[in-house]
Order: sequence, then structure tokens, then C-alpha cells
Amino acid sequence: MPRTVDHGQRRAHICNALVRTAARDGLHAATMRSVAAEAGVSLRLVQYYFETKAGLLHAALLHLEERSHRRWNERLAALPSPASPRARVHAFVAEAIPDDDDSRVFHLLWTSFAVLAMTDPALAEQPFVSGPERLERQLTDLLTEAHADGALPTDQDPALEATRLLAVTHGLGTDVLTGRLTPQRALVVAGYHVDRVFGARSTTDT
Amino acid sequence: MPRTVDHGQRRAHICNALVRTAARDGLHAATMRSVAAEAGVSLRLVQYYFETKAGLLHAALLHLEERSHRRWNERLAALPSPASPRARVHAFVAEAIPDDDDSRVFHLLWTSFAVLAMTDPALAEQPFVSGPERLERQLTDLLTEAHADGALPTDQDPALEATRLLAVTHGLGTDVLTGRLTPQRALVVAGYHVDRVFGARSTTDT
DNA sequence: ACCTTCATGATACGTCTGTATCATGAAGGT
DNA sequence: ACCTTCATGATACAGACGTATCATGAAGGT
Repeated sequence: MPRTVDHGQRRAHICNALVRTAARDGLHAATMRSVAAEAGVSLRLVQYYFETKAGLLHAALLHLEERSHRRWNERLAALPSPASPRARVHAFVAEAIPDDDDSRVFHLLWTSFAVLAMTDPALAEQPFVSGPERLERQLTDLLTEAHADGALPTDQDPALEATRLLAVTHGLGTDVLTGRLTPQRALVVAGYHVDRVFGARSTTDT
Repeated sequence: MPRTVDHGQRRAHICNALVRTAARDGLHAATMRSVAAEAGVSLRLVQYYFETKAGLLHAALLHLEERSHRRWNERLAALPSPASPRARVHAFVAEAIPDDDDSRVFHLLWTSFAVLAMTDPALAEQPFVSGPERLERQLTDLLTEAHADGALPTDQDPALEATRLLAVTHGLGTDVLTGRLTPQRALVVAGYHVDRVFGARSTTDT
């Protein structure tokens, strides 16, 4: 066999180029050629590794989801070892608010894809349901655990609270990205929300 | 002077065509030609009434915002005459959830524009700040009023609550449009949220 | 040494887009 | 009656886009 390069690595490199381009100029500006230029490769190579543009977008979406998943787990791991459910929930909302460049890019891209998926059912139906749903399940488990610990008032419904948490953080993220809210303000609101879900304040924040 | 048609009416007609097209196939599919076809006019006319495509988008955005504003006021007026603050807040969230075709279109378009505005600061900066901000002010006033009435627990901050309401409804709307939530489920979560903001249940829903 | 297969470059094609240009009805002021 | 101005149609143009085609290095199996 002739020389063989690491396709996975190459694909990741191009996906990152897509992400950078789209973060700068919007997903609509992420063309085959602009992505190739950003990645420093020829147009042909983008075609080679992802047959079609749909394939490229699909791969980029998966790439994005995996990246966010890793980020969220790293953030959890960085917490002081026996972290309370409340602290972990707070870590979640803090991670979800676009305050640094990376999370800003993630939120922008994810929302861009979500908007596309609203009218194009063929576009990667999977990540838009399974991705957030896994998060939602994690949160539900977390809140159920908090129930058992007595950290969460018993009249709060874990499943509803998880959905609500996802909704409020996503909404705040969009407000930040459209410039309606500063990241700081969004964090305040998110913290306020966590305070309302759990009872009175008692924990440190991260 | 020669024959003169009602420009405003004509522009509204074309804007509606844009909205229909974009609602069906996504905002990226709303080209000058497709909008002209949908409106049943020639390409030239779209150019004539809106010099450029940016002009068309700008006008459509304003058109959209005005339409939503009217809808929201009609919904308020339809409430039994001395509506409690809680009922009015509930009416707001019910209106914001995309459960019928019209609100679905509105949410989709608004989010599409919002995504564009995230990377294109020139795109109608106004409506994305002033529009929601007016809503937020209305909600804040409503909640402050509820404070005075004793309908809202005194430890709830009206401004924070208003921001949170906007965020949660917008987040839920996106979840509905991506198919992650049914409108019914989103309404349940929204009602749950209103229940948590105000104290125990006591009012009818609309 | 050669041949097969992988990897990459250069370039061409057809389509769609936004915008510009030229032309021409239609109607009121004078 | 005529001329000016509004309104609209037909069409052309240059560029960008996704995709396809052809060609050619590069390297390991035999």
C-alpha cells in the first residue's frame, strides 16, 4: 500500500478550519473553498475527505458535539473532588454561557446548525436530539441525586428542572451573542436561576 | 404625476413573501428571485422597492417585529378585562411558544436573523436590542406591579425575572423548532416556570 | 523493477446569486 | 397634445458556489 495519512486527524483539521471560518464570518460563509483556504489545503482535499458539502457539515457538527462534551466533562473534573450537586449544576450553567472565545464559538455554531435543522430535516437529525437529550438526562440524574441528598426541595421536578435549565442557559447564550446581555450579566441571571432551583444560597461558586 | 401605487402595501406584500419563503425553506433560501416568485412579481420589482438585498432583509426584520408586537398586544387585549399580572405573564409565555403556524414562523425567522446578526454587526442592530428590550421592560413593569399587588413574592427581582422569562421562553421555542420538545411539553415547562416565579397556583390559564 | 492503490493538484462546467442596464407602458400636470 | 415622472418588464453580467474530471506524484507489495 502507498503512503497513508491519518484520515481522522486530517478530517479534524479541516473541521476545525470550518469552525474557525464559521465563527468569524457566519456559517453561511463557510464554503468549500473558504474552508480549504482556512485549513491551508486545496479545494480538492476538502472534497476528498468529505465527499460533499453536506458531508462536511455533518462531520463538523459531530466534531463540535464531541468537543463540547469533552469540555463539559473537563469542567466537571476540575471541580473540588466531592462536588455538591448544586456546584455541578452551577458548573454546567457557567460552562454554557458564552464567556470565553471557545464557548462563544460553540454556541454560535450550534445555534447556526440548529436554525438550519429547523427547515432541513435531513441535516443531522441525530445530534440535535441525542446531544442535548444526553445532557438533559445527566442534569435530571444530578437533580434526582440532589433530591435524595435533601439539597433540592422536594417539590421541584427533576425532569422539568433539567429542561428548564437547558432552555434558560440556551436563551441566555443567544442574548449574549446578539449583544443584548453581557456575559457577566448572563452569569448573574444564571446564578439567580440556580439559586431559585435550589433553596437559599449556601455553596461556593466556580 | 403618473399613477402611484401604495408603496407601503407593496413592500408589506413582498416582505410577507420573504417570510413565507424563509419559513418553508430557511432564510438562506430566500433569494431575490425566490421572493419575487413567491410574491408573484418580477425580480425587478423586488429590486425597485428594496434597492438591495440587505434592504430587503432589513425591512423584513422590521416587518416581523411589528407583526409580533401586534400579535402580543392582541393576545393581551383578548384577556378578561382585569387580568392579573400572573395571567398576563402566562399569556406572554404562551404566545412565545411556537404552537401555531404563525408563531412557529416568527420564532424561526427571528432566530435565523439573530444568528446572522451574531457575525454581521451591520445587520439591523436595532431590532435585536430594542425589540426584546421593550418586551423585557414591559415584563419588568408587569412584575413590579405584581410586587405591589402582593401577587409576587417580594424576594423575586423583577428585572432578573424578566430576563429569565425571556431566556426560558426563547430557549423552549428553539427546542420546539428543532423537534426536541413538543409544543405541549414546552407549554408545561413554561407554565411550571411561571408557577415557580409566582407562588402557588391560583389563576386560570389561557 | 513494476504495478496497484492512495493522495493530491489543476482546472473546467453548469447553475445560481446579486446587481446593473435598457426599454417601455401608464398617467397626471401644463 | 405633450412631456415628465412613476412603475415595471426583459435581459445581461460578473462572480461565487458545489461538483466533476483529468492528471500525476508517492509508496508499499510482489
